[in-house]
Amino acid sequence: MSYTVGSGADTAQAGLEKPGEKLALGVAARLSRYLQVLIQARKMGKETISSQELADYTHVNSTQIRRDLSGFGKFGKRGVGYNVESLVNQIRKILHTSGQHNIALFGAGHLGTAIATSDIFADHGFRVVAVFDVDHGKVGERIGPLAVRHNSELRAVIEEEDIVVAVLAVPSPAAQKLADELVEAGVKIIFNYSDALLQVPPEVTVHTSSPAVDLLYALYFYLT
Amino acid sequence: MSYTVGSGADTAQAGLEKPGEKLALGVAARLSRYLQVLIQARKMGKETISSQELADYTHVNSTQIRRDLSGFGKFGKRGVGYNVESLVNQIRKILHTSGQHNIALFGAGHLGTAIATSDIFADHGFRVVAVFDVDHGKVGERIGPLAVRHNSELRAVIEEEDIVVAVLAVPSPAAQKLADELVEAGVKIIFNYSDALLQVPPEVTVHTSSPAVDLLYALYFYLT
DNA sequence: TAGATTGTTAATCGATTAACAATC
DNA sequence: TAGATTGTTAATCGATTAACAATC
Repeated sequence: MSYTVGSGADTAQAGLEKPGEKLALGVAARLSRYLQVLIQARKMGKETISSQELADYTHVNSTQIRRDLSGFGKFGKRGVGYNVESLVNQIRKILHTSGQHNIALFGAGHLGTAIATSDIFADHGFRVVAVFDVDHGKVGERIGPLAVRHNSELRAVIEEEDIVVAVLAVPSPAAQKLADELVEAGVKIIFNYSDALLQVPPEVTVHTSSPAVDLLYALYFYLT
Repeated sequence: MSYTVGSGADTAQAGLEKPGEKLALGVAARLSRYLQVLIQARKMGKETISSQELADYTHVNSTQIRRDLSGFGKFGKRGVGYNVESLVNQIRKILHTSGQHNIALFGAGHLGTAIATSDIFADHGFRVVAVFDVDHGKVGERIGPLAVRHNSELRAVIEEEDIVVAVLAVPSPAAQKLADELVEAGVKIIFNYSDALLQVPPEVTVHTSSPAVDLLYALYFYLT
């Protein structure tokens, strides 16, 4: 498994990442977490933020944060901190996620409804453009601005809307069959809220949400 | 910040972790992830599993997995793999999470209902023993086997049921005030499903769920 | 100026990986 | 036995941290 893939272009300025080169897994993960805090801080009207404040919220060491950021440019002001708005934009540029991304949501139950009506995805540039369910009784119901569609339409919608990301809020027993259909339709990233272990080809990424695992982990450090 | 805290007892056998010593953050996180896969594999009737299979599902290198496990004992059989059932028990022992843990859920909306009725927490030994809401209209409604209670009762219930973990499925603007009350009542771990940045004293751990961050991260590796 | 916080260095520690003997 | 997979070593790489000069 190779985590960093060189571009061959070895002309980067000292201290800057080589353009066209993939970030290390860890760096990309941390930048995403900084972004989450920054976006929320912006919502709360904060204009600047220090590496120490970011550290308090992300549990990443403040030196590590400054180091991660300084690899891409001098974004901060000594004695002041980082401008929230501009850091959001910088990180989005680094992560190539400045644009809007269309996502499809599967399952119009309680979880699906909660996801579709929250702004947790919207705040990060993800727009839920379609909600699907297999239950004909639910098809046609409105969830926010969207009407629930039947799974049989998934293929057409995914092609039409150029959807790369699917979010699965379906019961575990239904997840694998749905995942197969999604892979077939060209989806590349599956965000799985069920606890099913999904089998997909190597070019497709599955991320399984596992709140209980996170809790176990937090609990361990409380118990010891 | 100190991640490993020595116990002073330096009498461990070679190759085994010192008992009473905290695991490194990374090890604890990975063990939790192995556990998630193992529990799901057990559900599917799998009796043994190889480090390679675990690697496929967790995206952790198979050597790393064998190494993590062999630090605590020889759990595997060469040529065969690991017994799923016994590995579940071993990891639970290592993580000190063999018992049942009571958790309180706040917010009886779509998300709260989804959480309360799923078995994602139950499978890992967490039992939702109370659901709270501030809406008097919802108080008394049944969600699964539980009746929704009003937030004003939280203090009494938390003490009575010995609750250390609270799960927040409430709107962001309400989260901080609720967190303050929970801290006051003695809760030590807050699992936050809102996107609010919660301020808590150092002895309390906040884990904020952030699916969009995970998606951003996955998307980065798709885009590059 | 005085205080605060960045950007950067250097040193250490843990994670990652390939390789392979041991052994089921 | 033959095949598979663990347990373990050794080598490398990235993460983490303290410390501090630079500078806003």
